[in-house]
Amino acid sequence: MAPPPSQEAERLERKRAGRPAREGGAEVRERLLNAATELTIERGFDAAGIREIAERAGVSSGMIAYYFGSRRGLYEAMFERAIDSLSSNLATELDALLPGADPIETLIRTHTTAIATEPWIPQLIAREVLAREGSLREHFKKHVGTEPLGLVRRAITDAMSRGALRSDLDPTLTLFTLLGLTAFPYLIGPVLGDQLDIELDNTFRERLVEHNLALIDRGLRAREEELT
Amino acid sequence: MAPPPSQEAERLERKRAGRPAREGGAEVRERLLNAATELTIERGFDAAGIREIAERAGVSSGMIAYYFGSRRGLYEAMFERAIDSLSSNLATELDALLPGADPIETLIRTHTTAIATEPWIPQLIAREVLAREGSLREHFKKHVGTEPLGLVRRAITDAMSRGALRSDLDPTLTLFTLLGLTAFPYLIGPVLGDQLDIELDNTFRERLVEHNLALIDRGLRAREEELT
DNA sequence: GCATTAATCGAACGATTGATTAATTTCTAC
DNA sequence: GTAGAAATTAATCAATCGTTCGATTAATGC
Repeated sequence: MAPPPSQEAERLERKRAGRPAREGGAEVRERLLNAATELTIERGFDAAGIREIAERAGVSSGMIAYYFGSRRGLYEAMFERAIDSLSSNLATELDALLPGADPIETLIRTHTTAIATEPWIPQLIAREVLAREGSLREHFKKHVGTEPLGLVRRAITDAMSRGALRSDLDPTLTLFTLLGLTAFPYLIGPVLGDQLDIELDNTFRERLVEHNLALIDRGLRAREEELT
Repeated sequence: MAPPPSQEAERLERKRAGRPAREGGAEVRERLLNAATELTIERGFDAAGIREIAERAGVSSGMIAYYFGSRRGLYEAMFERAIDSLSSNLATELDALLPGADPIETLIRTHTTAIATEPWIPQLIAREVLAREGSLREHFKKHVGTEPLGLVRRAITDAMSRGALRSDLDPTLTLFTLLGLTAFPYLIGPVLGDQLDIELDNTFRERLVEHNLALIDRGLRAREEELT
């Protein structure tokens, strides 16, 4: 029997583009993960059916079960890939901040940079972690809440005991402060950006870092002795 | 024909509880809104079908179309009720803060209180506004992003021109700061609360307010001249 | 070159979804 | 008390969902 027309068209398309007729597994797997990630950013994973995901990946819907067992399996794999990327970025940067340099400034700088590098991740986290319970939240707690955040927390208490940070503040609330100052603008930015004339580009990142450092240094209050 | 057993049971149940057999419209409407709100907090509106919502409200699924036209109509009505509640709380508190008292302190205090009063609303906003585009985001922008947030923004610029706030800071970034400091803990709290020994109760709200005021007053840095 | 395995497709299936509707019951007004 | 409006149910509809699976093709081992 002749191959069905759509399949034949795809075969020719692949030949034309110089791609092999079979990708060899890992390639299709990755394309599915990318398609799922894109659609999740655009409209949420819930709103993306396996047919749409597969179509965007350029394969048939059956591939999802083949590579991930189920739609849910693809969902978890996609999410974990994103979280692990963020987490490892944070971890390596935190490892490197130990010697010499001002820990708080480096903290603000690296944390903001890690977020700004892939600004869609906070939105993904908002959707899948902040907004609902479930296994994804558990994965987040395990891979972000313990190691990287534990390091940040220790850096805070260290800085307090070494006199670099005010020791009369609660370390946990200070951790919330640092996270909120760096992450929250990337959550609210896409919503209110238009009205406030804000674009989450590199310029914004620089301004945010400087603003946060100024805030941490001296607070928000006007001071007589500091007015120039 | 005799009424089906489930219907008969419900009728008797209502008699037992002293409720009338018919609620008279507004009551059922409200019960549906409450059920939808509960389920949205628990697992997201997407995950709740009309049958489940109706069951929790103690009515049949047809009531959703009867009172709200469609599932989507119920969704929007529920969301708008929550947003309007938060929004009007904020607006009235902001109206009352104008005379005399320190505007920033009042801002921090009232904003934190408004959130802490119904701590599930930030989660709802995270799910339905921060995490996805759509008409709900538009509603939020219109009813929270303009009026109440505009007031806050004006309060900030006023405070700057009157010398109560440092005028070298960007007003928009300062707005993000104030929002992040007060709202973010209520987003991340339910996720990392266990690990950090945090409970989002009234005690926490008090501590958060004091912490934020101290931060705004003097920053996070230790200062020689201020150590007692 | 032949047999085996891996990769891929697309149709079919059963479950579930939101919407609709006919029928029924209660309430209200006269 | 009876007619009609309002409220409510339960059954049903078409659409869509994720999963499963047999068929088919390409690659690999011998």
